[in-house]
Amino acid sequence: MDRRIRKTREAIFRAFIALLSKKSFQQITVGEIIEAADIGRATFYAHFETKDFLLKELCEELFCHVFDSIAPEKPDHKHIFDCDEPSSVFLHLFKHFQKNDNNILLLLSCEDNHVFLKYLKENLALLAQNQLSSFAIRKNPKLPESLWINHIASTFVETLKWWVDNGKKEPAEEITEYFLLAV
Amino acid sequence: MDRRIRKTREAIFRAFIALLSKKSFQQITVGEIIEAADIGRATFYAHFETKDFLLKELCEELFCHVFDSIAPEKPDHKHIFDCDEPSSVFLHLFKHFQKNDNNILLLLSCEDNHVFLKYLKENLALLAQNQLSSFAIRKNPKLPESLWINHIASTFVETLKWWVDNGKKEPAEEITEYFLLAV
DNA sequence: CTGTTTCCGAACAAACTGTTCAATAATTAT
DNA sequence: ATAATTATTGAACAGTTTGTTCGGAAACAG
Repeated sequence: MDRRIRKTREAIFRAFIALLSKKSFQQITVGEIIEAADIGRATFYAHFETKDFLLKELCEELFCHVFDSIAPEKPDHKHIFDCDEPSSVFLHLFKHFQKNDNNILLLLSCEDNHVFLKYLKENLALLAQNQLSSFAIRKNPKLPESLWINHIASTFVETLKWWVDNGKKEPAEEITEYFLLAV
Repeated sequence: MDRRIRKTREAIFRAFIALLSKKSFQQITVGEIIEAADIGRATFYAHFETKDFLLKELCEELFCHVFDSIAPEKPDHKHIFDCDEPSSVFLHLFKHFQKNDNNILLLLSCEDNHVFLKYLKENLALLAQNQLSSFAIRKNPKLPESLWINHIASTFVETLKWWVDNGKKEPAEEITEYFLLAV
């Protein structure tokens, strides 16, 4: 791929993330992103249709990184699904968030986090669906399955948010335990 | 209070709610609200500093209505707290949402619901805090209390959202049961 | 009846958005 | 190496939206 495309794209993402750490998504203007990324106005719009699409693609990029690492196809993480400890998938996720690769946690607690949360919950719901048939999450025969799946995903997000907002004091193992107790 | 103030304020709220049923908060412009409410531009800004403050005040107004009805001070609902059935407070809330007074549910599933959800969760957390000392919600000695409170509030919101998004097919009693099973 | 408050609506500056265009630079293919 | 393709630039542009201002009209309170 053209090096220019890659470089401007990264510059935009980097500038965008830096701005997100200072103000909310709403307050950020395209002009500020352009200035921070040090690119031309037309260049920005050549890469992203609008500011919303930029956020969308950033989320996709970040989640690709996190959830790919637990995908069954990925050979170097396959051991998770053969592991005896049923909670390990979620523990693995918490550990990923603990490392905070690419400032992914920035998007979790900012004011306009609904796009981010949408992606996170979608991916978690898929994960929970898979886990239902394995041993990591018990089935709940008394609740409609869609409600149950949604509840697992929501509880994970809320536990994660609580952990992050309180400074990530607890080790990932303890948070995983809390999550499994709550869900 | 001046009748004029009350009338324009109500006209703005009514227009705003009507617009919210058609498009997202972001997409709604002040100009549209003014036109729908049939008032002058300066009048709008005499009442609300910005569009965001309008949403904030609308939320406050709606929650005042719902949560006042279960406040301990209110005499006509005091029976709830003397009631034998411990789940009745939450059942009462679900019934309130089932009636959908003032289109309060509109704000629950729209795209920019985070302001609404913030208020809802805050009020629910206070409620859950009170319920901890009564019989409606069990304490959970294994989880930090703030996490537990947050989990109860989140689970209520998510159960409510699931119910509404699926067309409110189940009676309020059944949803209350689901909520208490999940939490 | 009188003084106060609110409403009106047009006009205004300022900011932001998304597009266009021609010149320039970097990359790829032959 | 050269030609063809593709990306970047930056200024200029029209179109929206925002929030303010102001004088006159209307409604209210005492």
